[in-house]
Amino acid sequence: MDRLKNRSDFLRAARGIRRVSPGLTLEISENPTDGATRVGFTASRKIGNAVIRNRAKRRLRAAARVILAGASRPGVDYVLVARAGTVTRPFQSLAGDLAEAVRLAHVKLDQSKGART
RNA sequence: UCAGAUGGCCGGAUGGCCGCGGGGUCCCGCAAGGGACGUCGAGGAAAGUCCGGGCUCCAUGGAGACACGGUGCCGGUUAACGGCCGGCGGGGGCGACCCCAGGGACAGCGCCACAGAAAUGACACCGCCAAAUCCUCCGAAGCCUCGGCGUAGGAGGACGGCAAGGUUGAAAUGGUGCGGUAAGAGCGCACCGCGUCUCUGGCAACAGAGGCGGCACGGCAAGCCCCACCGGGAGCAAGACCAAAUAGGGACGGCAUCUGACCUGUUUCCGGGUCGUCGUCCGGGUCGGUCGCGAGAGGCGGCGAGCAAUCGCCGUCCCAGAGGAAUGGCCAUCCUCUCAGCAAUGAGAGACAGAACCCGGCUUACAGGCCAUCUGACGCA
RNA sequence: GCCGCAGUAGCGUAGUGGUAGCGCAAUCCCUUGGUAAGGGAUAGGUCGUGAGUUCGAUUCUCACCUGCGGCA
Repeated sequence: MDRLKNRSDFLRAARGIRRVSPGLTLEISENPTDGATRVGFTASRKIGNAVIRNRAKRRLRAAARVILAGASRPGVDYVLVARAGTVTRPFQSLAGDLAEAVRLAHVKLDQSKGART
């Protein structure tokens, strides 16, 4: 699974579908690659200092490794944005937040595609 | 035992499962790449960017001057420093000890609000004062035209002497005491302070002693300034190398040169070249890649020199290094703290904070703890 | 990585070594039948924080905090 690095990729995901849960904010969008699944992680200065931001990204990475391995779709970018609760939330709840957000986002992605066609 | 002072150190520990980044070895593969094993993988401040260096590029003939910026008791230490160590002076504390931008105010300029007589040329206000002189008034004696005049004397004032006392203020022209005087005054004397000279101790800052002066010299330089010393600029996105696509440049060769344009052989004829196009190659340079990039003013231990900062020698170790960026997630046991509880125990929490070229300092943030030395008080012997 | 600027009343801003003003806003009064406008009066300031220099600091010096900006 590739990692998102460019600013333009993050901006495209931010314009896509967004689900907010206590542990994180999930943004997804279809990417122009042929079938690659990509993940990006973001933590803004609003979360805290550098230690807090790094820790939040690590927990999101750990959760993504557990959840996204079985639930992701090809050709979709997933951006996981850290929130204030990302660091303090128990890991099982954080993983549950991610799984639920991915499921709901997929549903909405299908609806928007169905409405377009 | 309690209360303190100083210096140094630590910055939770161990294990299991699943993962991440960089080297290494081996295996598979033509290669790209993939796999296995093993190893290393955040800090005392990695932070702020306040100083100093290394390194790299740019500039520069040498030296100096000016400007600007910085530093500022003395000595030492260092690659260097505005750091550190030791000492001196001043201030604080019963003490251990702590704090100080701590050169120059006769080089010059400037400022000192309000108050106060006066804030650096001021001898001026209130005030104090003997004699002499002058003026006004009173006036024994005396004179007289009985209204007055007027000596001695008295009162007041002027001139003069003085700066002790007074109030204000952050700061007031040395302080205290004795003598002295009309009143006073360093006017004289003693002690203290100040200035200056000599001697002694010290590398020096400075300290001590003695003599002299007779007080003259207010404060502010983190106001301008003067003096001494230091400083070329930029920063790893520095810089070096490799090097796509596209556009444009150059060289060589092939084709075309019908009509044209320009250059050229003096002109015409006849030629040559360029403008066209294709191929190969070259150079610059962008995206990108590689290096710079960690064996160092290095860590640890020992011995030695030095009061110390620090230095020398010997032994030993190799100790993060990247791509927008790895060092994590979960669990268990122990440790520390908080809360509840008589207790067993239960619940919760684990400070400040994340390398990005490197190093020496400074500053700032920080739960909790450890060690050493010293001081004061109390108690016991 | 390097380098600047700013912080003053609720808001926007002056200011300078000697107890900080101005405009808008706020409160009260007048004016009007009533409102607005207008007029008058009043209150409101740790001068970002902490040290230092000075008799005295919003001002000068140092350290820190916050915000904004510039260059590569």
